[in-house]
Amino acid sequence: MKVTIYDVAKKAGVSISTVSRVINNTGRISEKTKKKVLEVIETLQYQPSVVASALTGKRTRTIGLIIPDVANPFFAEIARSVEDRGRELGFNLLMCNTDNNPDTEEMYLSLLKQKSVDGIIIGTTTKNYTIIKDLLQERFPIALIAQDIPELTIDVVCVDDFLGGYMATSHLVSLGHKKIAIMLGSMNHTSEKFRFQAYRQVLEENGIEYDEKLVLYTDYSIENSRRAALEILQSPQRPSAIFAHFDSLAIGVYQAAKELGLNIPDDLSVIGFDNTILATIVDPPLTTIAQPIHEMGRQVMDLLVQEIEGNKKLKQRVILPPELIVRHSTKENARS
Amino acid sequence: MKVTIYDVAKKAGVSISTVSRVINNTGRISEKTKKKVLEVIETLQYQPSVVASALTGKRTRTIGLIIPDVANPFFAEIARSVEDRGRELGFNLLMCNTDNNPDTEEMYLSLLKQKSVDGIIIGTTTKNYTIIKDLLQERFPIALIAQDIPELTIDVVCVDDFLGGYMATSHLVSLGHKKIAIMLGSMNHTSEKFRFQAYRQVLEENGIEYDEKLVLYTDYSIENSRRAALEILQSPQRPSAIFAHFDSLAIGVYQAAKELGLNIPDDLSVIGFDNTILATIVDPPLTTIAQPIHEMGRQVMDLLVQEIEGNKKLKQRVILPPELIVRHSTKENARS
DNA sequence: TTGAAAGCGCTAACAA
DNA sequence: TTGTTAGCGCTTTCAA
Repeated sequence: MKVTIYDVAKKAGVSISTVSRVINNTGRISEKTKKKVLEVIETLQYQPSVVASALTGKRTRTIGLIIPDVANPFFAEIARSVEDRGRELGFNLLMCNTDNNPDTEEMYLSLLKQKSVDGIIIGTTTKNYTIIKDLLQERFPIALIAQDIPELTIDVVCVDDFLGGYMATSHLVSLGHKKIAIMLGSMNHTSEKFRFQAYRQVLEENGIEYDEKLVLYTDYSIENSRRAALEILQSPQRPSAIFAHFDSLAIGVYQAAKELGLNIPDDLSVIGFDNTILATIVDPPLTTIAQPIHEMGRQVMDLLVQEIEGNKKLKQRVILPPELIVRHSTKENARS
Repeated sequence: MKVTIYDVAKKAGVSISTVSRVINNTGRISEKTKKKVLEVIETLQYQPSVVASALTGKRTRTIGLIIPDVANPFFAEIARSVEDRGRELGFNLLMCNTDNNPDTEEMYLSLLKQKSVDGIIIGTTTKNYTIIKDLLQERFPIALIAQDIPELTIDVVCVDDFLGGYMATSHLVSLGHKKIAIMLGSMNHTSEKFRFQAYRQVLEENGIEYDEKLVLYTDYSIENSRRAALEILQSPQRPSAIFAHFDSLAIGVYQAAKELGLNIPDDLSVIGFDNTILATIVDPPLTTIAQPIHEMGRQVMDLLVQEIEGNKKLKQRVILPPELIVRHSTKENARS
């Protein structure tokens, strides 16, 4: 049978509260009994049950992480960085993939509460505002990563998407590109809205007319971005550059370009967003806007844990700066 | 305050045991009271506490997943497939990244037990045999994925690594390659041992002399595989083909080849292993040995859950067949 | 078909 | 400094 606090108490010749005290390092205990208890714990290989202690109101030291899909390199890296910080702080991660399906998300939200997680980190482009509002209302620790819901007072850590979009578009414009297509995953994504706004603003600032034919919609799949790129690249308004909202979408553009015998960057400049591992291994290496993923993971975890420990009064938005990483997929516009 | 089973009982005018019964669908209850209780549960938004029920000996319906690194696409895909099956079966995943560090792994193993997970899936190249043996001894549900420990009687799901190595090497040999380098992550990995044995056997069967200078050791990083490839490709025994034990290592080979102005597949054939997303996005697309990742995730979860539910007497090894995916990184040996 | 009550392993008053 | 005891929210006999 599993060894419990009673076994330890009996063997050490003390009461269970004494054992509890030495485990949690609370109250005052004589060095002697403390040593004795520690010894017994050691020899009995006693491990306190988190379940039992959670039932008395203590933390489970477990946090739920809700993301669309870990198989997506961006979220895999997010998950990793969150977990790293969690480990440092003594928290485990319960991983939930939703594919951005609101029902799955709702299911998980409720399940995580049943499992008494101490807090939840959300990285999906959720539409379940109501549920989140309820959670917030009952002061359940919750934080957003890589996604913002401006209409909510909530802890969030994300990159400055407007600035990122601005950098990306400016980079292209500075290279002499005028026909710049922009490829979106979905307009529901707040981040994408900002990136798109920046795109438009840069065009305007540079006297380039906005052409909605150059706005490409896809889902988040490489396959669909390939298709969208294939189409626009064969159309009369063939762009000389494409700003893809995610590195993965840029990959689809690469594939389309290759199929059409177009050289990147000579015939077409491509810039991505995220700076995942994908950006470094494609050929040519992808110019992209880096999100400080590692830092983001660290910061959400910090924010959430502060919330959990209760030493935080105000919600805050942490907006981290993106960075333009110039590699070899962008070049001066040859047609200009 | 959180609504408990007592609140429901009181409001429904029944005892808590009755409520418990309708929740768990046990015992016989009159339709009438059942309906009444269900109603109250609904209006009160009651959600049973997993923590409390776990304390009485029921499952936590949580499983620990120990892997080296989710940021590695192979393990990300493994994690995803395991989670998918877990969701279907009503289990959540506690994600643990160890970087193959035995101490971290040991820490997690102990933590997971404290948290009363119902079982553990291990995907790391663990060296903690003793701990695993202990776990096995006390009949703790545990299963291995993508890795085998032949000396243990344990549930495992993995690909037929020998066959995979055989396919890879044969493919290269059939293309006329004689100087075939093999790139390993580490010889501690059981999978790699099998792949390596197969490599040697194919050479032997084809009368090709084994040259240990063609055995390249790296860690698992792209950077180091790049370096190793750079070296061998500039040495007198420059191979005409390289069998990389992981797709990621193949990427390093690509980078080295590019640096040296070598064309793949004209000047050098490269074959990988895993068939992760990486294989599809590099240029040229990578010929590789596919692991049936999705199926593997599904099967470990099934195995583990059977173990958990106790309707399984024998441990079993599920060895799934690999598949050769020929893309464009391998070609007939021009030098032959 | 239902209820009372013991107990799961632990924490935290409260007493001593 | 240490021990006793009452819960935490639930499941499960055992009785009724």
